[in-house]
Amino acid sequence: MLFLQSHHQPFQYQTHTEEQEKKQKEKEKEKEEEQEMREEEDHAKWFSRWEDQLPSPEELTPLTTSLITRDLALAFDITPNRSPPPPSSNPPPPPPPSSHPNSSEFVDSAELGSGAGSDEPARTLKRPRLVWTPQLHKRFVDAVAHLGIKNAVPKTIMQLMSVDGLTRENVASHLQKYRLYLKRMQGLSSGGGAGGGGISAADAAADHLFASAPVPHHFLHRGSGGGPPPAPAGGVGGEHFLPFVPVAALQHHHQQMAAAVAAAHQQQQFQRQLGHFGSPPGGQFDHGFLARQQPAMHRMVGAAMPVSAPTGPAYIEDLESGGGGRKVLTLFPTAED
DNA sequence: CCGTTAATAT
DNA sequence: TATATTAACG
Repeated sequence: MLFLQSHHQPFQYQTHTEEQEKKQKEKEKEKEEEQEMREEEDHAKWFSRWEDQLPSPEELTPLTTSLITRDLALAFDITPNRSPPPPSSNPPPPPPPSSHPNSSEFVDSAELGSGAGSDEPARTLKRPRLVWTPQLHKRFVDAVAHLGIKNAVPKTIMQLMSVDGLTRENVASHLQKYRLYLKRMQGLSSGGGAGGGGISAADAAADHLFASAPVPHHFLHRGSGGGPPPAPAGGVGGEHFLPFVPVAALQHHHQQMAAAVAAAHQQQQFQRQLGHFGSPPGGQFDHGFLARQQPAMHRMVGAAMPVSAPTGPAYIEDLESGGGGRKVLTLFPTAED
């Protein structure tokens, strides 16, 4: 859905055939959906007021020239995307943007200021529909995998993912679907293939998104019997143990992870600024969605920092301990699998 | 408030 | 139709 839904008035592409010169009865009041209107406005609002900036008719006449910034043009012409994440690797046709080295620096954050509450629009307004690209989903899965079913709850997952702009709701929703997917999977795989045959394959086909990411089979079932996770900590009296485990360090598996999570839980209140959507500074990420940088957790509570050098970006490389073991899950913007 | 689950919108 | 978002519930 684009910002400009051709809802009512503005421009409705009328497939008017000549013969049909339909006389439009404006008298007709189609108030089928009135309320939608205002909602629409809301939607558009958050993103930007580019509408306002629209070059006056005269200006835009010569569209041949590069009068308009590419961003703008892009917005107009292509406009297939909102802000989030266009799959960077999978789909070959990446946004054309970078044709000129010129690459103006202007971080598109220019502002929707348009006047009013420009301060922190993102916080209050509706954000664009989030699309779960395979990459994003991969991150999600990795997070869940590393968290273990126990801690795999929206908030935690979200935090671990460290994806800017991601809301708890987003994750929750996705998690919902994901769980369902897993369920189906295990159900089918064990139940016996009724019907026709292709099981996982078919499923995979159906839930293509999920299929794209390696589904750590382990947490297919598991409620509580295993008893993996008794407190690792050394006798700290109290609930939580390790204050903080640098993300860089939480490389392998659950236990440490749990600690990290616990720590995270403490200082959960991160900054949630979702700044530039249009142009990522690094250019690393296509649309700067996956960009969110690690909130430098500065002074964390506690003292003992077991491992050292937290400084780097958060990498989580994990070697699947399972049999073949040639799985390398990386949590960061590595290429992809 | 958080996590789930169901309903609704796009 | 599929998928994301929003509402309701415990």
